[in-house]
Amino acid sequence: MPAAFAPASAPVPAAVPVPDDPFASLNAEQRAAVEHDVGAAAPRPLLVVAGAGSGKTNTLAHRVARLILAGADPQRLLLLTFSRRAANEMTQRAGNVLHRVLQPIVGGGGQGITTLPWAGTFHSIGARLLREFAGRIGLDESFTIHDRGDSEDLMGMVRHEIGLTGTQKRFPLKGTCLSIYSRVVNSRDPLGVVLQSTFPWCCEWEDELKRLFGAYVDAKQEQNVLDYDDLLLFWAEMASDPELGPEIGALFDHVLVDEYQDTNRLQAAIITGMKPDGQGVMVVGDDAQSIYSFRGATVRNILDFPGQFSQPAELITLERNYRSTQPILAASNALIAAALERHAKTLWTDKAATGLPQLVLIPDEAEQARWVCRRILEQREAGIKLTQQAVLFRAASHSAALELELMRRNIPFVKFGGLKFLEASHIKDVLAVLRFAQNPNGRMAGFRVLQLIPGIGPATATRLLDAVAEAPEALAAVEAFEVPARSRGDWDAFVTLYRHLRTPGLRWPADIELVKNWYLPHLERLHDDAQARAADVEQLAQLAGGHGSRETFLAEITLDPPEATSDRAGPPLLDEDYLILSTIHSSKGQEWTSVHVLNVVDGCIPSDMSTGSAEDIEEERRLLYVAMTRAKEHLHLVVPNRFFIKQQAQMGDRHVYAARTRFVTPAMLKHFEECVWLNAETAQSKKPMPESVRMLVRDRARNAWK
DNA sequence: ATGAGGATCGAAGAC
DNA sequence: CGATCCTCAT
Repeated sequence: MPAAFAPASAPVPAAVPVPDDPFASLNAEQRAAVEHDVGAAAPRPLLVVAGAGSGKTNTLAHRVARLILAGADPQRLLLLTFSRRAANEMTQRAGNVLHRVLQPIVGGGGQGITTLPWAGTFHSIGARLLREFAGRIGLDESFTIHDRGDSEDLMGMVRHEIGLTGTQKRFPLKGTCLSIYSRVVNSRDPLGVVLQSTFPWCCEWEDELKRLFGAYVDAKQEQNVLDYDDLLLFWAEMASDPELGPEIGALFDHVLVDEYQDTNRLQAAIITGMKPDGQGVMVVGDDAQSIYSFRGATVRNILDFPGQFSQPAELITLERNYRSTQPILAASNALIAAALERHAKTLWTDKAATGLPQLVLIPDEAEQARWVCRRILEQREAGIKLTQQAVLFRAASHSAALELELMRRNIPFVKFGGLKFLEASHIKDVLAVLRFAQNPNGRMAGFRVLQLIPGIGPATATRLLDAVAEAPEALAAVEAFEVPARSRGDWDAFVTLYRHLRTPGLRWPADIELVKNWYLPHLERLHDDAQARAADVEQLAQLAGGHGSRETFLAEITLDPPEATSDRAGPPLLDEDYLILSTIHSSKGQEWTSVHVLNVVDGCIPSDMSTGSAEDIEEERRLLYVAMTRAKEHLHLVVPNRFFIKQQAQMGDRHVYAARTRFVTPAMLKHFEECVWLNAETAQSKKPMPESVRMLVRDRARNAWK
């Protein structure tokens, strides 16, 4: 069957009828990437530098399809993407391409969509591999995975246990400790270097931190839990092992990595460990869109990729943009041209030019919210659906004023980024019960669950967990445990639940119903807003049905949590039209007809928290670039002149006069249409403005852009 | 075991 | 400024 498909570089033989050749839509560079060493016994490593909107996902999907057509085994394709959403999209698109190609030949098609069992995020694939190889590396396969919150709590507990809480000068908080630890693991830099470069105010604690991290690692191992970083770390360790490494590498004929610019050194080590010669490795990314250095991602990965392997990698650059109009691209290109180091490329398009992107000067944030709402409604009147419009911002909190205004005007919206499902305490409670049943040695889960029972506090919980750790079977230890008299009734109810959960048998997702019924009374007792929270618990129970077992449910809910809780302004009805609000980080890979970017001022972009080093500033520039390149037709950068600063003690004043972001230099202004907006009332009135106001407008217009 | 009061650190982005 | 963590009183 694969023989029917001549490489696209050669003309398709006339004898083979391909009515709808899906590869025909590719441009020359995309095609080169798709066809690169297809069918070769030893495909060379390939780096595709794909500019924003250049059809990156599409190209990857076509390559996957092409490889399968050429006889590659889908079970032996490793496809690593940045987010779960990207993974799903990739699988689906590749499936579509395959379907379209196969249909004319197989006739009628209809056979099951080819599944790609090894498509997912680094973390989720890591979890799967570790589960499979657990026995080989001395890991109990019933391990549970700590999310960020659990990890912080464990760090906090260990921090306390080894006596770092009573220090004269206060020791860094548990969250900070975990960030430092995580950074060390992901960047593979020594602790001293990380402290010096990223946490300079913690330098004095280097020795104590070292001790803390050692104890933290011990605690995780004793409890049979892994944190996010372990999923990568253990995988990297396996990959670099002389015996296991080749074995794991041999599981896959092709390794394809999306968003490579956002991988860190640990992830790069995984790739080179599995495929030291780079055979079958293809990575796709855009160094200009690297925005995750806070997670240890380094743009060096993509810049250095060509020389990583025992053979040089081929480099293909995709510069043709299919998303934005030329004026939007011109502005974006000008912005990124000032970046210090990059794979040079200039995006182009043959899309018809429309107006220039707008740079809108606004008096203050309140006015910004009003103006944005107005523009959005105008655009909707003009036929652009709300779902085709997005408002992007640097930090989740920046949209607060806008959210109020949207609610006041009854404009439906969905916000991405910000508060997370897993951070809600009632969700944590329910998951903790399941985790404690899955892995009784996981003390954080047990600790949380036990304290839900009235009359049981930290001391009693600790005694029980110690007993569980000593006992050969957790259930027996729980049943035999003596609790204070006042806890008796609640305790018995818990023991009954725990007995059910620890009894072997396939009862998923029925288990979660038991947990729910046990938990709801506690929820009532503990929270005033029990109703909204109960709805979240219900949603969790619904999600459970989509998973095959308690184990996979727990792993996947931790690695791929739902976006929002229902007590927030959650997703409106699905068929409704709604506006998209998103952090710039969460907007990655998305596109909209119209994009508004809020607070394009120094202090927000770049954030005044990241003005430390040149690298930080460069990343902020790329962040703005990512935001701008999301727009297909209309782009508005909004610059509030007066910017209210919360949380600023020493400055007596409540606001600062912010300057337009330094990234939009005077020389770049020619790429924008500059607008000045005083306030909604004056602008709406038909009367001519008094001379004094007009002067003010002109002065502002002149001065603000200097 | 629980809750109130007080000192201090840190502040965004997210698998 | 506010979340967090510690201490101390109930």
